[in-house]
Amino acid sequence: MSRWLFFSAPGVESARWARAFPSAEFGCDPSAVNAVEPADLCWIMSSLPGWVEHTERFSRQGAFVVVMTLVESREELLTMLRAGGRGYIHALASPENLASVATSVMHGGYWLGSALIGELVASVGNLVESEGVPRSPRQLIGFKSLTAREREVCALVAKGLSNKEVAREFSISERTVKAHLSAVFEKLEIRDRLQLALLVKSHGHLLCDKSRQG
Amino acid sequence: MSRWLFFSAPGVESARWARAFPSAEFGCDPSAVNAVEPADLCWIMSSLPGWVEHTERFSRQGAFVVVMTLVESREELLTMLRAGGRGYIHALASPENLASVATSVMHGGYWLGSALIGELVASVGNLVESEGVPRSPRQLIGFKSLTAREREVCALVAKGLSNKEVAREFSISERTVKAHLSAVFEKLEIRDRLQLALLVKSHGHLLCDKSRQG
DNA sequence: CGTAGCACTGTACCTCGGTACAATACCGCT
DNA sequence: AGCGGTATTGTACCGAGGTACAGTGCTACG
Repeated sequence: MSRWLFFSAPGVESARWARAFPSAEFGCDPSAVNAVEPADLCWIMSSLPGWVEHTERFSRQGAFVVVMTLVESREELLTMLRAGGRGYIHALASPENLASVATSVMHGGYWLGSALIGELVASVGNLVESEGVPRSPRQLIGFKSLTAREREVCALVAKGLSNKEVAREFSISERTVKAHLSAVFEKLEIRDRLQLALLVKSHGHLLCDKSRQG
Repeated sequence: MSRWLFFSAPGVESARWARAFPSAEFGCDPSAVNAVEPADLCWIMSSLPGWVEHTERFSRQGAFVVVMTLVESREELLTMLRAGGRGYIHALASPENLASVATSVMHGGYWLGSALIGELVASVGNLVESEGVPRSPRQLIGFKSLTAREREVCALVAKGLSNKEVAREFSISERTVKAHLSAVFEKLEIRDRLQLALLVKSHGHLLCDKSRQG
């Protein structure tokens, strides 16, 4: 049976959790725990210092991490997800809710409760619509044909940098940046940097594909 | 006790589900079900015609909808979420997994299993980083000060349309589009349409705020 | 009725983005 | 050595994006 480890500031809610989950363990300092076992379930308050690092560490070791918060925010949710967390829930949630979070997470799911998912979907939903970017199969294939340098340039352009700024970043001439971009536009069948940014935002993961890098 | 309703093409997996959940009801045509009760749990195969509409309808009536698919895709996941679905899972998932999905969903959570959430987070994660767009509090306040027309222009620009295209869309001159955009840039403290698009993609929900429209 | 805010338009001007044409240099492969 | 792909840079050109300055018309508000 996997362990349940709760981490929160001294006194915060831990008594309530202890009553609901007597077999769980409790602590106020994740740093004190050197290693967790795969399939362990860690509950970490986002008010603890270094919670992101601990979330990353525990996740890397194979444990499931659920982040508990007192104030839900979109930024925190995303940070949590990128650190490898699998669940995000309000610290005052009922034990019943915590139990279902645990069930989902330990079956490989994600628990992103509350209205936050709505905002998340709203943002991402926009991406799906982008009329300016038809996202033909050709474009997705084109992504794979980008060279390493072209991908680097794309990444910066998609962050809103100008040609001059990209040039400075890579210590190359603005002309070279333009050359890379022209190649990218042709491969992806788009017309300008704005459409590129939209495409990268909706298919950014393709930029990380190392299939042709080098 | 709320009902469980399974909808799939005749024969598809329903026998297996019936063994695992004897008290559930089964059908192959969601249209045949006029109304569901709040807190009912509907399982719909995405291979059924009109599954999006039925998902919307059932969600509107207060039921929880889980979409089951034979081929998981990012687009389908987003469509499902925007239709009000709360869970997305492979149709061949084990009864144990289905049970945990049900638990999460009926406690108000979302179940977005599989690696798809990874892609989703990768896309959205980019948004958080956008260095070109510092997203100061001033900018977020600025969003609220946008007029109705300015918001409309923003929405199209954020889709990748050129000034000329926006002008044609609204039957106004290109000059007027530029005027609106200049006002937007100043209010949001950004410098060009690309940064605007990034800002809208990351805070698109602010465009829908009607607080100052009119 | 005056004023303020918004939508809308025009001309002029400058910068930035993107393309065309052209060239050099490095690397790996045959 | 020759070839193909990539990275790099240059000059020139043109259109799109954005700003400055200036103006009209509408509506809501005191």
